Amino acid sequence: MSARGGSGDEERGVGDGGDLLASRRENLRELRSRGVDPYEQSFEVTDGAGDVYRGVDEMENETVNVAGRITAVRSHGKVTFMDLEDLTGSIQLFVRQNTVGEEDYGLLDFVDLGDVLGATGVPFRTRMDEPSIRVESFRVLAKCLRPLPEKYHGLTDVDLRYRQRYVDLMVNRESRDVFVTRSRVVSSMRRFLDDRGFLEVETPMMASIAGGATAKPFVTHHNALDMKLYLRIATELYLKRLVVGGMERVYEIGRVFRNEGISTRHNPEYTLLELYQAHGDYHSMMEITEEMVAYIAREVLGSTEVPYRGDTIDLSPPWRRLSMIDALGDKGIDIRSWTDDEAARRAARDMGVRVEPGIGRGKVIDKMVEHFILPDLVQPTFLMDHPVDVSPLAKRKPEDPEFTYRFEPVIAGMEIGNAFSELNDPGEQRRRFEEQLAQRRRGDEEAHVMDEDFLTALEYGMPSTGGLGIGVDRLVMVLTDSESIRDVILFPLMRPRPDGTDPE
RNA sequence: GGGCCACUAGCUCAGUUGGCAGAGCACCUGACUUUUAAUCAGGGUGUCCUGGGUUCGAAUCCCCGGUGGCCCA
Repeated sequence: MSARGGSGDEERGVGDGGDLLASRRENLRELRSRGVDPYEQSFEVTDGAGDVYRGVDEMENETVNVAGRITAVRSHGKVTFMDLEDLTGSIQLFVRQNTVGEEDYGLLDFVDLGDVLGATGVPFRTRMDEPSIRVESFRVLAKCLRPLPEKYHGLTDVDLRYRQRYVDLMVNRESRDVFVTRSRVVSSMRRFLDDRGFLEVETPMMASIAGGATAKPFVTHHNALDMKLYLRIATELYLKRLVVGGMERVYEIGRVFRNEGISTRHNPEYTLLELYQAHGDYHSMMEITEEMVAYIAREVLGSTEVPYRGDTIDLSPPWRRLSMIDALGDKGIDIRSWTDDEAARRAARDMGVRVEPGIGRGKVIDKMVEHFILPDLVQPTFLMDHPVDVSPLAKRKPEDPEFTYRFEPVIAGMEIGNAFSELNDPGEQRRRFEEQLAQRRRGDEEAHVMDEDFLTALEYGMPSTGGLGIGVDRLVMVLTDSESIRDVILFPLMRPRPDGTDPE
């Protein structure tokens, strides 16, 4: 009886195979009826499958224990070849009836593709020179009750790959490699910062004010305090409080949450590195950015030249410095000729850039850069000197007070971060917040909110400080040649399945 | 939010002009003691995304809806 035609309460997903499920359950029963526990307590692993594969010629007199998933079976009657795969790689198992005995050999009839096996044996090379293990005994460590995706093409349906990441990881080695790389990138990032005297800290994820960025927050509720709370959109304002408190070099790597649309470059929750360095400025942040990214690339990938979607990106410092005004000027756009907000909006519309009515000159400049400049910046570039009205937390340039000491590192046309010389004048910070509130009243839901406690902190005196944020997901995209942010997030946000049978 | 595209077996995909639902892998039965996308002989396992409509007849044409992708905003 098929699962679909049967009780109807089977979860849908990869491996919902009707009779394929029944056959695997039957094999489970057969194993149990022969006294085999297919869910063993533990298994002592001595070597990785890939390590045995690579070291086979030095291990020919050893007995090894390997454990992993069976990805292929080639049965030849009284001898059977199987491929066993773990995180280190894969190795061929050579099982002969004469060696393991008739009874155990018979158990192979009830071993399915995808089962987790533990095998004990001696490494050797077959006649075809294939590194293998001559199996002396094996145990079923976990039964796989669902059929695996096809061995050659793997699982390519992106929807299923994201929803059932465990299957994706099982059958698509490239996917596994991406997440191994991601893990190494983050630990390399920590190493780089720790070596430079930065302290890693943790600040609230939930607070009554979501500040530090212009974005819409998620809202939640604390029952005992009967209090509205927001999920953080940045760590900035807390980290700067710590600088005020004398923690001169701090960083946090953590999730932030922005209640926005989803795209190949946006996931509602993503991982952000923010760091603050007292007595620094945006120049020192540029240096730390290019050095850190190059360090990570060298450490994790062994090179500062990385392929990305057909281009080769050279991450070695120094990166190009490009001011927004110059960038637009190179395209024949003279922002100095825009005498007021209306002139700016008109100029944008004349060039085919749609801008909402009422937005200011600074936002228009931001939009124009995004539209005309960003896509062309494949090689690492610091796009710098943003308009003050889109940079409420950055210090003004004294010689050009409509602009700020701010930059965004851009790679492959993507903003991978945001940094500035932090505004530390509490009076001006208050005026900036008030301007943001005015924008909010005009309908901009993303405008910054007032944070009185942060202003109080600044009144105690914050030294000049350089601050930097790096979108870890986007950096990982660049370092793994990934086209979509969802390819570097293990469990990206998905709509629930309409029929309520989401396999998660 | 708008436009375009996709959704068919467990997986990867064909399916012509509207005329009996297909292939490879997986799976099942059998053979095989050095194979490796093993091979050989046999077997099709299906809510053609859901629901309507047109039609003698719909995977195919039309409409509502769902999920995903790409582009634009």
